[in-house]
Parts: sequence; C-alpha cells; structure tokens
Amino acid sequence: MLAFSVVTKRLLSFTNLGQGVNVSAVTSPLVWEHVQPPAARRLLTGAIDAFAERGFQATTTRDIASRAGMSPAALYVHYPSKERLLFEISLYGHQAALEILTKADSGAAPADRLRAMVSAFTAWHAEHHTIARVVQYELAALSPEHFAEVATIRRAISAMIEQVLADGVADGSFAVDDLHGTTLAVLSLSIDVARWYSPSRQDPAELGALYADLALRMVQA
Amino acid sequence: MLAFSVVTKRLLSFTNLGQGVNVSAVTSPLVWEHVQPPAARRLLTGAIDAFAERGFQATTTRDIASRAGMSPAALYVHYPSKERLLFEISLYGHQAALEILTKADSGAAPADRLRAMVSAFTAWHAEHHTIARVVQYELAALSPEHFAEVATIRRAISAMIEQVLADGVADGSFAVDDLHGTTLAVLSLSIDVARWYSPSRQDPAELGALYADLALRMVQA
DNA sequence: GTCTATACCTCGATAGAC
DNA sequence: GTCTATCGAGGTATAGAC
Repeated sequence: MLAFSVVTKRLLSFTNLGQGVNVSAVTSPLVWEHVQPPAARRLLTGAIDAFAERGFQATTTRDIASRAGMSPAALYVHYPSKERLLFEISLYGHQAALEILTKADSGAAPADRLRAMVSAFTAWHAEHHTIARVVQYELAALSPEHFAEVATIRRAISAMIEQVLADGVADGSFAVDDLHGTTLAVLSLSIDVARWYSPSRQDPAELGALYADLALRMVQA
Repeated sequence: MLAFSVVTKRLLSFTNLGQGVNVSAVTSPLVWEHVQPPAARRLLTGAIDAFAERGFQATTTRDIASRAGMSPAALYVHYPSKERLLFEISLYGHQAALEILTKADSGAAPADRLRAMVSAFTAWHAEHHTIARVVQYELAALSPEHFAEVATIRRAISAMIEQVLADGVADGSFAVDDLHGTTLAVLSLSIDVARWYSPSRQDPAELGALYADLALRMVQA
C-alpha cells in the first residue's frame, strides 16, 4: 500500500475556495521513496502540490522544476512530458484510493462494511486532499490512453460501493430504491471533500466518522 | 429570476469523466436575452460551454470567439478580458443558484423546506450542469476582487441550508450532531452533481427527488 | 544528470483599416 | 462593431556543453 502524507496549509471552504493566499503546500517526500531517483520524486511531489493548487493547465513546467530546485530542462530527464507527470500522480492516487476501500471492506454485516468503507474513503480524501484534487478534478487533462487506464480503477471503486449496498438490500438491512443513484450519492459525499477540505477545518478521522454515519442513515432500512 | 436553459450532449460519469468525445455543447441563447447586444450574448454562452468542457485555463479567447462566429479581436469590444467573461458567468450562476434555493424555502415544517431546497438545488445543478461546473470549479481563476463578490453569495447559500437544519433541530424534527459538518455534506451532495452529471443519465427532477430523500434521511430524528 | 540557451509555438490583447 | 495583422509575453520541449 502506498501511504501518502500530504501536509498543506490552505484556507479553503465552500466560500473561500481556491483563493487561498500564502499557500505553502509541501508534499512529504519520505513516503514516495519508491519513486527514484530523488530528483524524480521531488518533481513528482512538486507537481502534486502545483496541480492541486492551480490545476494542470495553469501549472507550468518551470513552476514544477523550480519547486524541485531544478532548471526547467532537468524535468525532461525524468519525465517525457508534463502529461506523463500527471498520469503517474493520477495512477498512484487511484490505486491508493482503491486499496484504502478494499482494506476497509472486511466486516461481516453490510452496515459494518459500509461504515468502514465510507469512513476510510472520506478520511483519505481529507488527509490526502492535494492528491485527491488531482485524482478527481484533472482527469480531462489525461491522454485518452492514460485516461482509459485510470477509468478501470474508477469503475472498480464504484463497483465496490454498489456491491455493499446490494448486499445490504439482499439481507434486508438496507432499504435502497435507486441502487445506482444512491451509489453515486455515497461516492459524491466523500469525493467532494477534496474540493473544500482544509487541514485547519476538521480532523480527517472525525470527518470520516461523521460521513460514515450520514451514509448509513441514507441507506438503512 | 434568471432562467437558465442549458442543453448539452455529454457522456460523463464517475468513470468516463472529462473525456467525452464529440462534445457538442450548445447553450441556448434565448434565455440570456438580457445580455445585449446579441454578439455579447453569443460570446457569453460560447464561453460557458468552453469553460465547462475544458476549464478556464485551457480555453482560449480564439475558441470563445470562434464559437460566437467572430474573430478573436471582436471579443474585446464586448468584454475587456477573458477573466471578465468568467466573472459575469460566475456571478449570474451564483445569483441564479441562490434564487432557486430562496424560492424553494417556502414551506412550513423544516422537513418540507429541506426537501424542496435540496430537490431544487440538485435539479438546478443537473439541468444547468455546464454553468454549475463553471460556478463550482473555476473559482480559483477569478481575480481576488471578483472572487470576493461571488463569495458573498456562496456564504448566503450555505447559511440557508444551515438555517433549515438548525430550525429542524430546534423543533425536534431533525437530529443533527454536527450542524456545520452536516450542512457541508448536504451541499456536497448537490454540488458534486455538476462534476458527473450528463443529460443521458437521469432526469434532473428525478435526481432532485432522490437526493432530497437521501438528505432527509441524513438528518431526520 | 544538470546546466544555459534557445527554438518554436500559441497565448491574451492591441492597432488601425473599413 | 468587425475584420486582418501583429505585438510581446510566456508556454513546452530540445540542443549541446559540462
């Protein structure tokens, strides 16, 4: 499992979203040790912060290189293009999100499974909201081939939520009219966290507990 | 009240998000009749479609002008900058969303009010998902001054949801532990619709009814 | 593997004719 | 109010020295 540890200082909320000043986002390089050499890792973590702050299109290769303490040209020794950098971030992020969900899906009763899954998925989007922002909001910038690769993982993620809801309906613990629509709603709750979350706002674990509770109330019989 | 009627053909979902091919988004000009002259209106609706499809940063003034059937230079007769175009769209969109919510907030019991508000707010994000995407996801591209102006409206929107939840807690019809957190969750449900909605997927009114039901289950005592 | 220098392109916005 | 033509800036990516 990839353990991401992203620390940012932002002041985002529903009302001041995306206009945080003095943004000093620093993605911890320690947890990306599998990305070698260190220069490639510095570029990757710098790109995560830049993409999360400004979006892919507004981020320049000069900005990414500068965050990594390099000249613009040095980037191309490690990555063939800016899009490739986005793809690697997006792929790692999707894999990590799926693995978080899979690990949480271990209980016996559907209610326990759903609680654990929503809690973990929500907390991940809060704790790693910089990566999550790239994962959820920069898909359109991927090449069609790279998009197809992450789309497979996205289908697996939504299938996991739909399955636990279906199991709950089958054993009578859940009452869900529109299975597909409710699946999307449960996913929305967690995913939208990436849009507004700021570390100063709430503890990821607490938020996960709250959202798991809300999701259960949404579906319980 | 501004009545937006946006018709787009897209194939977006949680899994194929942002990679729709053959996107032929056409924002109906009829409902923008207050934007004069017609050339300015064509530019505005073209910009809505372009910003919703590609994002503000990836959209060129040449693209906007071309959608309006003009040369790049003609844009600057009607708008002083690309950012100003975004601001006008964002401002209209926020005003429309707030007005939708205000109109819906007319019932007596908090449960009736919440149902109507979530239903209308959700249906608006589906029906007008192109504008909603610009409203919800392009805030960071606004100038600080223009952002401050729309932020006022955003605060009013979240305050309306928080108020109906507080009223429900006060009269015992709702049971809400974390008022602010639950307000954000209810808002998230509707707002995230703008990210994944496609007209082929579901009727806006049906989606609104489903989400109103889910929101009520989240908060009812 | 990093640098400086730069090629080549496209961008937002402007000038000036009609 | 629209056009053609273009400016100046800044973008991605490359060349070649070290």
